[in-house]
Amino acid sequence: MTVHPPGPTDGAPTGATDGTAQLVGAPRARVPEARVPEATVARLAVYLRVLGDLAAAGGDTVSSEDLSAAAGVNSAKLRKDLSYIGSNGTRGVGYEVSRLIRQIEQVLGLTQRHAVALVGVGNLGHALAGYGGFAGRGFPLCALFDTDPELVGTRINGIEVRHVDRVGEACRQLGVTIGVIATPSVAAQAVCDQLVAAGVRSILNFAPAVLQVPERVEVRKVDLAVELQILSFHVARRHGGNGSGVNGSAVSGAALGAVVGQ
Amino acid sequence: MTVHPPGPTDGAPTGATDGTAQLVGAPRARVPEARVPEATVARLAVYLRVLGDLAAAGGDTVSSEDLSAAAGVNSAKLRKDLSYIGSNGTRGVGYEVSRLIRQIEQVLGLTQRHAVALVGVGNLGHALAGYGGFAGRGFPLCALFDTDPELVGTRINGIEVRHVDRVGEACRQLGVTIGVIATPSVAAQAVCDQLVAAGVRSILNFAPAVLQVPERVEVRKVDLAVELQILSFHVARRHGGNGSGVNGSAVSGAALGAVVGQ
DNA sequence: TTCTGTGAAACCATTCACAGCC
DNA sequence: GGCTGTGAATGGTTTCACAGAA
Repeated sequence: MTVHPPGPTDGAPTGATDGTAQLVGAPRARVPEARVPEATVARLAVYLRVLGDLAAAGGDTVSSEDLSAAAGVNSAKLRKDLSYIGSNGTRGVGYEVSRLIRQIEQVLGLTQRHAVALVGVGNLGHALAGYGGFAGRGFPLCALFDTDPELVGTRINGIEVRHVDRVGEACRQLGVTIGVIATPSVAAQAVCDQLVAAGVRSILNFAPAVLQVPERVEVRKVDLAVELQILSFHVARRHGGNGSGVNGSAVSGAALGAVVGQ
Repeated sequence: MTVHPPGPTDGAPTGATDGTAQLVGAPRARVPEARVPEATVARLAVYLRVLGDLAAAGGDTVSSEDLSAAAGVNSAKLRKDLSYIGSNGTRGVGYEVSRLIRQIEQVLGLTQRHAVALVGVGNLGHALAGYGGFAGRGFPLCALFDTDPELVGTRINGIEVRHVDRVGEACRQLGVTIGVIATPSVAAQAVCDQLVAAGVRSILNFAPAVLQVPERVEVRKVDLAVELQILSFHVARRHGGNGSGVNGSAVSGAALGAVVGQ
């Protein structure tokens, strides 16, 4: 999957910490740090990609109108989103592309490196491991784990696959901050517990299971079945009462243990 | 019981909105059909999986407290969600598992078959094609497409890979209602246009690109980079001002060329 | 008594519309 | 004139708290 662009850059060690705001006469970049709404955070990542494309195309400045169109939102929303991270535009002109990129990277914490560990090198996990986007976007994949003896010891993209029992030890050693779970759903909770015990505070979960975690840990879920079912809802609603397509064969009753592609 | 509320997730907003809602129909189940909020739809899919597990375990009835804990939400939210699809519980007792499953499937449109076409059989696409979850959950994958001559003509999981030029023709023929895009991002918009022209009304997009579609088409996006960046934001926020872990090495400079992992 | 169903309140997010700067 | 930044209005979602059925 993925992609490209923007590159993080960055640089300036912005003076001091981040996290909190300190205003006062500062270095060059002012970090207003207020409270960025969750919904806005998700869109900032999208703006960042679009800005990367613009920068690559040689764009210098961009208006909220153009940027929002490229990002698939309306301009008022974009302006409001950007206002949460400080006033970065020039009235009558627009936003300076490179400055905005730096600002968003700063807010998203992309000026820091985040080591990523992936557990479950099956069907999907293998595809993710082969995906170049991790490293290219500042998220170096630094460890792979599985239980399959056939896999343990092999290398994918130059990274050795270790046995899952080593998760805790390895994550601590490598300073992993983000864990990715791509195991069958039955194993997900156990793996999650190990990651949490190893100090991982953020988890991206591809297994179709609800993970129970302490509240300091942030979990995001990517669930193919859920996405398809949401689309199904809209198909049913849109085509209204008609049976547009074909048949209406019922699905199996209770679905159960779904297994991540592995 | 009790469990913590994990914190997570949330669906991606995605473009188009809707318009109306109405349905008529009257098979056996009573379909109250009011207006089911978008956020609720996403959770119904989760409840459905949990209910499947319960049914498999022989559960007969379940309380909102237990079901909500297993689904990772609080009980008031669960009850409100279920109230949107009709009153299906018994006060003082709980919900009848099998009845609730039927009811949710009904609302999500899962009593109808949805043929799925997948475009882009690269790294990720291949993994998705090999994933059994499609068919097992009522979404038979019925067509695969790619441009690579090495792939066209081969079979994956018994399904022939066709050339992408045939998308329109094949989708119409097979009655495809859901299209999945797993191509490099540069190709995504063109593929999307072809799917839309073929009458596909719902698209699941794994390519990191913003698709422009007519508003009758529903698009949902799954973007690994965006997910990681959101997690990055939380890592930065949580660990606050501290430099907790390690380094803060900046990432590479401006990147460009986009290439999906394929 | 237990547990659902639901108004009402609180909260968050989006959109509007315009003041203010270029 | 063009375009950003933002209060105010609107709309959607979550939480509260309790009436009422079993």
